Amino acid sequence: MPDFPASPRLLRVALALPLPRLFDYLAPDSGPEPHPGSRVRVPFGPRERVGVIASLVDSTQADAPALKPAFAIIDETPLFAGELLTSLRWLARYTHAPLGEVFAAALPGPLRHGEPLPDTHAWAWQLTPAGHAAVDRLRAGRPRELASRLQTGAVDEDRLDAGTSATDSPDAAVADTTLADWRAAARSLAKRGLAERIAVPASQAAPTPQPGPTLNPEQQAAVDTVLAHRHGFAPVLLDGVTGSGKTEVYLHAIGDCLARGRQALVLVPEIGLTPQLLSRFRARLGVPVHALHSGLSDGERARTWAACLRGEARVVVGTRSAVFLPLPDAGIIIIDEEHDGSFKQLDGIRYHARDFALVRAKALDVPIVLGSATPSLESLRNAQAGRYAHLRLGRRAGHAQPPQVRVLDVRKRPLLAGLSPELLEAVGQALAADGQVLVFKNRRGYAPVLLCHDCGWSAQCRHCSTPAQGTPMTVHAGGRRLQCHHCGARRPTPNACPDCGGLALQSQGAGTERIEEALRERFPDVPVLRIDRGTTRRRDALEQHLRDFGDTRGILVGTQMLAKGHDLPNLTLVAVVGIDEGLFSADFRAPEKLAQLLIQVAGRAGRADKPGLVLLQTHHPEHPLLSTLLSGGYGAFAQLELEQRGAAVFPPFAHLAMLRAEARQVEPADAFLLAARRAIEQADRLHDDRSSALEISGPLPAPMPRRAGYQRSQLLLSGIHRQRLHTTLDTALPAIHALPEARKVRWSLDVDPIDLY
DNA sequence: AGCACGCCGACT
DNA sequence: GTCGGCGTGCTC
Repeated sequence: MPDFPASPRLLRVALALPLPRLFDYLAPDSGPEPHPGSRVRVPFGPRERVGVIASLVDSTQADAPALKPAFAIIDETPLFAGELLTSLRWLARYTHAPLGEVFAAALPGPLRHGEPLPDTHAWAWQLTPAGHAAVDRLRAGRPRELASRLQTGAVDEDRLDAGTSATDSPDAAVADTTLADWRAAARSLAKRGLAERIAVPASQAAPTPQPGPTLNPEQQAAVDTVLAHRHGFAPVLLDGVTGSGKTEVYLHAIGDCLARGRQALVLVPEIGLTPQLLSRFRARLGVPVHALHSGLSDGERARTWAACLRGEARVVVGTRSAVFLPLPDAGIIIIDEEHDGSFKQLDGIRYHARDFALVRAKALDVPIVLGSATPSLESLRNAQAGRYAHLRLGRRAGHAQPPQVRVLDVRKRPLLAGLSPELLEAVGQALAADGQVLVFKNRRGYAPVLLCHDCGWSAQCRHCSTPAQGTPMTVHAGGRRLQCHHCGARRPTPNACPDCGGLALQSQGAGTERIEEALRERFPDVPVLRIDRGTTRRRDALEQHLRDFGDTRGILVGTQMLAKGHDLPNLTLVAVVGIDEGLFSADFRAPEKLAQLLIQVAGRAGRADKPGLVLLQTHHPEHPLLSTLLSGGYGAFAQLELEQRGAAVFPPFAHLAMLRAEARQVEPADAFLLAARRAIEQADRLHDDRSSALEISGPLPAPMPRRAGYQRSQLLLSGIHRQRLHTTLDTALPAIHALPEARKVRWSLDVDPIDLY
């Protein structure tokens, strides 16, 4: 080999910009060694930015002539390495998002902005000498109880959180009552100079798990299956009815993972990460349990990230974004309520945390448990196709009787804020018996469809509907026009019902505010509490509201948020309104979401000694979704719905991508999507196989504007083969980026969209 | 995404 | 005569 001088190494840097390319820099000549996955500070135009090294290349591979030198490599060892780096690269390709934006989404704010990896020492409390002297003189109360706990030495905060310690009695009930709200007690002691907070090395103590209830045979079988597959990638669908004890299965699997010295990641929906859940995990597992959710400060998120990277965090329970945590010693991943829509990010990088978790579990070669009482059709299909193990928990662990479910025919009934006389009558009866009532309004946010109050007729597209499956038309132009979201057909809104001639065509039910108002008028002497996004923004506000509400008679009015959450033991009646929007939505996922919701809210009614009643108010009492759900349960419904999805070639039997555009006027949005459509068609024609060509529909208006004054349009791509969808997009996207029409709109691509409207 | 440059209206 | 509107173009 001739002895050429080594060509300088160049850094190919991913920056958090909406640009589908990387930027090359000369490596700095001092500081840490550059590695892929390390952060780097670089000059960018007139300013400085923090990027992540995507790769190191030889100068001969760089095309730009004048490269700037990077300012500095930030990390001594890379933040993204091994499996996480590989998985994030996969995610960027899969979502067709710039790698730099994916890296940015995976990092907590401080790390994204170049802050050093924070210290991850734990905190403990100990008595000061003055404190030791004063313990016996303290007044009885929380501070004194805490002080006596500290007499034998410093105690880690996470031990205090768990309510137990190595020296503690295993009686969790005692620990719970004595150490509730220890932080306030600690502050009180600190103020008087009796106790102090000290930094201690991250706890490496062996787990001190507490025993749980004995598993029933179904739970034991589920645990055995997970443990049998613990040495490699194994997806397990844990299909268990509400109250069947899925969490016990998780706890056993995690316990085993901890005993092997591995890390466990638990993903829960936004609404599922409650203090109760955390304290149960902490008490049972006997190790610190890290929580990651949107309520934490940037600093706390960065510390948890660092603790995971260093392998110090053994168990993390987190919402969607926790799927990005580094797991150098991963042992298991668990997705609780895997069907939940909050796992899908709706803006920025539009990833699905459940799906990305599956990719990570595969790359990490660890088992992954998907738990739900109402599994997504995607996961059920995977289980039926043999790709997932399918475990069922059918037995309720508790003793609550299943509620009685009745369908209320609301056709032609005079309505008060959408509530029928029969429904109001039942509310009155439940209140008279000192019970609590939940009036549940199926979520708003469906595209409005037209419905006849007299006979239940709904507007269907004449071109797209078949006898087996109708395609609803949605209401546009302030109610004056109907439009099909499949073929784009339009027609004026009829004045009278084409079926019965009635004049009671309506496009939407009443909102929760109207319902609340009507119930207050009708039942002036009982409390009426409305819970929705408007009244209950913060996570813990829900719990607080429900505590204030207590268990005396009263009415709760709400949406989605009330489907889960705090136990309401005195809830004897659940009345669901607005389900027709779900039965006749133009969104093909609406029936699935509705069925999941009905199962969930129904599970809230009744208790051991007071069986609950669930009323479903509808214009279609004979609808197959309702009858199948009532007679055969969710499993039967899901089977039927999967057949429908197959017949209509919808997911999971097809793969979708949605191109959305938004502008002040419709014209530029449509012009962009039309140009994009031509680019996509052209790219798709490069494939030889005509039979698996993409189906494209649109541009069509999105019925629900997200921002006032903005018009949204969309283009839906559908393909039988996922790979075809991706290669066509790979070819078309550079052209779409370069379209002159693109500069006049805000546009985005969503692979595997959940909400089509 | 930022942040420049750049060419046309209402103000001290 | 300037301050500033946001169109369009670039960032290794």
